[in-house]
Formats: sequence, C-alpha cells, structure tokens
Amino acid sequence: MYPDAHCELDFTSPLELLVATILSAQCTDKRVNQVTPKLFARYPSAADYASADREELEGLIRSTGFYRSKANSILGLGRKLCDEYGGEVPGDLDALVKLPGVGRKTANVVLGNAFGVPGITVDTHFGRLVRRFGWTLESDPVKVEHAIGDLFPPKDWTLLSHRLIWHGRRICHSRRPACGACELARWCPSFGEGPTDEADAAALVRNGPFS
DNA sequence: ATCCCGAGGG
DNA sequence: CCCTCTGGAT
Repeated sequence: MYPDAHCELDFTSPLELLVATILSAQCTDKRVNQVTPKLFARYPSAADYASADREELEGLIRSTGFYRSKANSILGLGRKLCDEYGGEVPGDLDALVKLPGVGRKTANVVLGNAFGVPGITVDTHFGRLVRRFGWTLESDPVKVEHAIGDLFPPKDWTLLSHRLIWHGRRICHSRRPACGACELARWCPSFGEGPTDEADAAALVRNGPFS
C-alpha cells in the first residue's frame, strides 16, 4: 500500500526543504508549492533570508497562513545558519531542532528527505494512526518515535512515515475515519467496537501493507 | 463551521 | 497543559 508515498513538497536542496516544511504548518503542500518558486528564486541562500526585508518576505508567504511567525522563523533561521553553520543546513537532529521554527517533526522531515538519514516523522497523522493501530499508547512524540523505532528497522522509517501520513490524510481521518474504504480494517484493533487488541496490532505489523 | 504533515511561549 | 499564530479549501 502506498509504495510510492513520498514528500509532496517541492525542493531541490536541504535549505529549500527546510523552508518549505516550516511553511507547511497548518497549510496544504499544494499551497506551499505555489509560493516556493518565487520565494526560492528571491532568496537562493541562507544569507539572502538573513538580510531579507521582513515585509517583502511576509508578502511572499502570506497565503500559507501564520505568515508573521513563519517570516520571523525564516529570518532567524537565515541568520543562525550564517552565524553558526557557514550558511549550510546541518545534517543532524540536535543542530536542526535548535534552529528557530524547527521542531522535531520538521527536523525529521529534512533528515529523511534531504539527507537520506532514516527518520520517523511523528506528526498529527502518524501519532493518531499508530495509536489506533495499537502500536503504542504513548502520546509524547519522542516516546512514539522510540516505540515505533523498535517495531521497524531504520531503513523503513522514512517510507513508513510517508505511508501513514498519506493514509491518515486520505482514509484514517481524525474525526470520521473512512473504515469502509480502509484496506487495514481487518487487522485494525480500532475497527468496530471493543478494546485495543494486542494480537491485531501485532498482525498489522507482520502482515500489514506497511511492513 | 471545521480542518490543514507545527512550534513557541506562558 | 493551555494558548496563539493565520489563510485557504471544503
């Protein structure tokens, strides 16, 4: 299922993916991809973001929502990349999460999709689905990461993240999940009534299209 | 009305 | 743990 699940943000470098991911908060990827061509042309490097005019930057990203805080993050991001990393995006989690506007979710997206480092991206979809599947009861994203990391080998982490996120967006919605259209319903402990079943959860790991 | 692949701050 | 930031799509 979803053998070709992938990051739907358009980018050609770690810096572009980092900025696109920041913009994607509470916004569709499609809309992000509508603003990034002009944005990336106007600010090709971290130094260009660092010296950007705030209002011009805000104007270019306005339609993605949260544009003031996102512009703030991107300005600070450009400065910090220039001051501390020679204008390059660092390729490790600890450094990434210290950048303004970059949390663990964004950092893992960049690691997994721009640096080829296996990463589990625990966003709202991923967390909701693994709990429905009975793969963990944790809600803290870091604990979820570790729990799922124990169930799957690192080489599967990035693709697994994309697959669950796609499934969450298309079928397993937050409010009214489309269980009738879900290929996983027969293994899903949350389908129908009754408490979470550990055997079902294990079967979903073993037999499910995600393994 | 309600939701969207979050992060930072109190 | 709560709140805030924001426009767009449906």
